[in-house]
Amino acid sequence: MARPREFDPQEALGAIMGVFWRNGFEGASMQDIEAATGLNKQSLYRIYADKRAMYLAALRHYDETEVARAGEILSGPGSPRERFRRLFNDVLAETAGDGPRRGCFLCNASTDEAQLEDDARAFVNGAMRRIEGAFRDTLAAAAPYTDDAGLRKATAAKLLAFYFGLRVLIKANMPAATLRAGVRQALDEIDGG
Amino acid sequence: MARPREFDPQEALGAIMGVFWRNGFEGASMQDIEAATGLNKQSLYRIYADKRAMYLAALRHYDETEVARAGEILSGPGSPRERFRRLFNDVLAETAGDGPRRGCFLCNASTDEAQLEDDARAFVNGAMRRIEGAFRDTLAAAAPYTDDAGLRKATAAKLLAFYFGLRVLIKANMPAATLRAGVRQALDEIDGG
DNA sequence: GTGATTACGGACCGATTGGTCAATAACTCA
DNA sequence: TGAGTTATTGACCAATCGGTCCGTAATCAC
Repeated sequence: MARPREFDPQEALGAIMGVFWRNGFEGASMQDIEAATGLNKQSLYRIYADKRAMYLAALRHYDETEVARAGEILSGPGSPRERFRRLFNDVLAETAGDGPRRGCFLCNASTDEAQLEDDARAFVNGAMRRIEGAFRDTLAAAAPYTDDAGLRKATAAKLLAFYFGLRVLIKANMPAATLRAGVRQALDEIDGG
Repeated sequence: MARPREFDPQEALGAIMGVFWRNGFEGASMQDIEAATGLNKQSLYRIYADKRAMYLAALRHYDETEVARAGEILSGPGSPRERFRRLFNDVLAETAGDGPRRGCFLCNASTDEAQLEDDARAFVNGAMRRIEGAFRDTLAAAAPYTDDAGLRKATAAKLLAFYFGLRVLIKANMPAATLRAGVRQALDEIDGG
């Protein structure tokens, strides 16, 4: 029909996610987004109604990439404890380099909540519940969790809090050694290694 | 000497803390701060060099009030488990009302980090380490932690992550019942009830 | 080719940002 | 009382904010 767009929208979305992830909603200016995507404002506004739509899309993209990645790790082979070990080690990997630690976009987003419409809040809450569900499913693979829904629920909730707290501590630059010790302790408490 | 100021700076600082706690650094405008304190910009700028100085002062105030309060709860009577139960119940109390959940200012601040100078980052990190220290001291009150520094350190790190994660989940509006179950589970794993 | 359609880029918009200035009001000390 | 000092106030500033408009370039169907 007409002139085709010269950039890959998916690639641009990845860049947008990076900006919001690092800087938050208010902290990310359209200038930042233009620079990160290499695109002009106008090209962005053709795809997204406004900045909030970009943020929401970035959240969705995070869910489809990073959260999905965690889901894949958890649905892999091995005992619950081994799967959680892989997940936590994956998270701890962020402490390796010297670069800035981004933490968890969902946690960051829940901080931005005040500025966001209900859509975003609901999405963050939903994503967290999905992670909680994945935790429960992972535990269900082994005794004593298989036959004790109450224990499964409580343990999943405890691990969920630990998971997000771990990501907060990583972002806050707590020493990796301390965090590794905490992870070891949390893993030891998962039954049926 | 001269005209005395008509407001209580400490009271104003409390209001400033509330604004930054709720809205973050970028999300809080000087207009918001003027409204919350009931003061004019100029009166504020006479006390603080700029917005960042206000934010840093708010963080310090949070440390001296809210964090100190947690410290007092932990240094109270009873076994480690009982003390942590009081702390976690205190945190869970935020889920009672229908109002907006503010979460933990330190967590929120670590999200704002990108926009903040090193001072603020260092302060947040320091405050978190002080909480970690309080956790270790609390555990040290009973066996097997008294005689096992390694276990004490690992358990404190685990509980620290759980603590901050709990506050994130509260802020993200996770159901109180789920969180209470997670807390119960975490408490059960503290030895020597 | 030509016409229709779409993407791109930069100039541009009003509103709001953090921050300043100068005039006025209120106080203390002598 | 009057001199000196400080608090308060609202007007004001340049810069930046998110968002829009429009002229130009590029690509299609025909």
